[in-house]
Amino acid sequence: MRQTRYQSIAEDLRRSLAAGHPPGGLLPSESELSASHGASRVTVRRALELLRSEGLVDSRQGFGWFARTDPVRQSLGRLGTIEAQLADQGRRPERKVLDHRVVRTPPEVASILDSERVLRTRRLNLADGQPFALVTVWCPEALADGLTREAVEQSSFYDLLPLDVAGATQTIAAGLATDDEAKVLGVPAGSPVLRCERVTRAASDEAVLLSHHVFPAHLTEFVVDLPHVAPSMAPTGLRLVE
Amino acid sequence: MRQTRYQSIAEDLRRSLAAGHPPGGLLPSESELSASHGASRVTVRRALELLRSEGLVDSRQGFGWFARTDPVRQSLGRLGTIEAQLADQGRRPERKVLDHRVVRTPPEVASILDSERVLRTRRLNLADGQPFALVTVWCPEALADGLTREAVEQSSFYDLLPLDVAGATQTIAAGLATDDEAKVLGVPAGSPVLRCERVTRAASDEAVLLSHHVFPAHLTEFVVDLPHVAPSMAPTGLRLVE
DNA sequence: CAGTGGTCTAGACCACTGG
DNA sequence: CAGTGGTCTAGACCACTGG
Repeated sequence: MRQTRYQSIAEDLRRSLAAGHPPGGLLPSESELSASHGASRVTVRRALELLRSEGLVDSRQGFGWFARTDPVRQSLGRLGTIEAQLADQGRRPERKVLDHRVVRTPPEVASILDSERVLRTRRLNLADGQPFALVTVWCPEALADGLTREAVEQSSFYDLLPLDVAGATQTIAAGLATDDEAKVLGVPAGSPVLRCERVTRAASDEAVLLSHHVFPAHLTEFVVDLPHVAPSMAPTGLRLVE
Repeated sequence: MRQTRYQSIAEDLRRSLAAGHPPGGLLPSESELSASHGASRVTVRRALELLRSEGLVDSRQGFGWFARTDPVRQSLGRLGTIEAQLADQGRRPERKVLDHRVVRTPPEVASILDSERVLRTRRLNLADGQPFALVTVWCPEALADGLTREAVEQSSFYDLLPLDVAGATQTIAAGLATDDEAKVLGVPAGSPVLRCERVTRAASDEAVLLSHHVFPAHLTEFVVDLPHVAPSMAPTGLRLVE
């Protein structure tokens, strides 16, 4: 997709922010940005709104736009991928494939992925050699062409799929490690774990991946940012099951 | 805050969508909406973009805007509050206040709420008499004026606070129920639980509430929607702790 | 092809901040 | 007060969908 005017202005501003240009300080006014970028004020605003949605800047009417330094937002938008977090801590990420084969689609997977046969990969994620996640991924056979055992050990599924992934829905629950899970994760059997089920969609909204993730509770937590919240007796996103 | 043009158009459209007017079908074109609402196309678009961000509608270039019926999004945007879910199931929500008093701010709370003294409320949430959440809420004394024991048993904190809440950040982890928690929740001691810590912010971005929530694992799960995902070896929002 | 949404412009009025 | 962001208008051109 061709870059639009407001996207390239947003990129310019992102770079200038990353360079620490106004460290927690004011940005040029919309009129000035409009003049300096040779774009209308509306287009400049659109770029700024984009950066606001990314948590990079914020504004106050009658005052101006300023760079965000708020640690609260920092944790989520800036949280980034696990790889980025590990890199920040100087730790080494590693993937170990435990199983990798095409199988007939099990019924519980068939309700989500539209394919008779699926590639099923079981993989262990480690940080400095310590396992922190046991992952099972199901992928429709039609999309599994480049997904060799070596490829999925090196790269993420998202990078290997022959299409762009758009969004995902993940369910987060608590449970106890099974004997099998405990063994590969190196924790006592019956330890508490976080369980995540994720459905990944393509731009067409079709489900292209299903994955299950098991995390030792003492090593992991999820962080969710909610730009808007509604009055309720329980946190946003909670669902009662059964 | 006065209602803006695009907000009132969005409300009109929301009502018309709720009435099932175009059931999964096309909305009038932007030009038609512009004419029928007596607003410029830009303003109509702004209303539509708002609804899109709420997951109610979507668009395809050259085709039009249409109501979303996608079950995937259904689960999250449509998930709504716990109260709405319980009402859908014909179950009765109930709050029971276990403790309610002003205390000196504990250090771990002081790092988040800027107040010397805080109102601390311990509350049990039930569905048809069955407990599904044990909640502790801390609120700065300056904001606790209308928060009587009776009020917090009837209403949510968000409805009682003398200001508008903007967003929140929640952390989701797994653990085991303590003896005390197990007793009030009516589960065996050492059962797996979900633990949620939530920091609620006002429009000014100031933290106005801190809350801890404990949920029996067999009754509850969290659902998170991610409109965009990045390639990674672990799900979005996961953080390694310690 | 006519009609749609996606982007963009040059203007306008307003409420609000700070001095 | 002059300057700021928030909202809104009436136009324009384009890429795209469907028939």
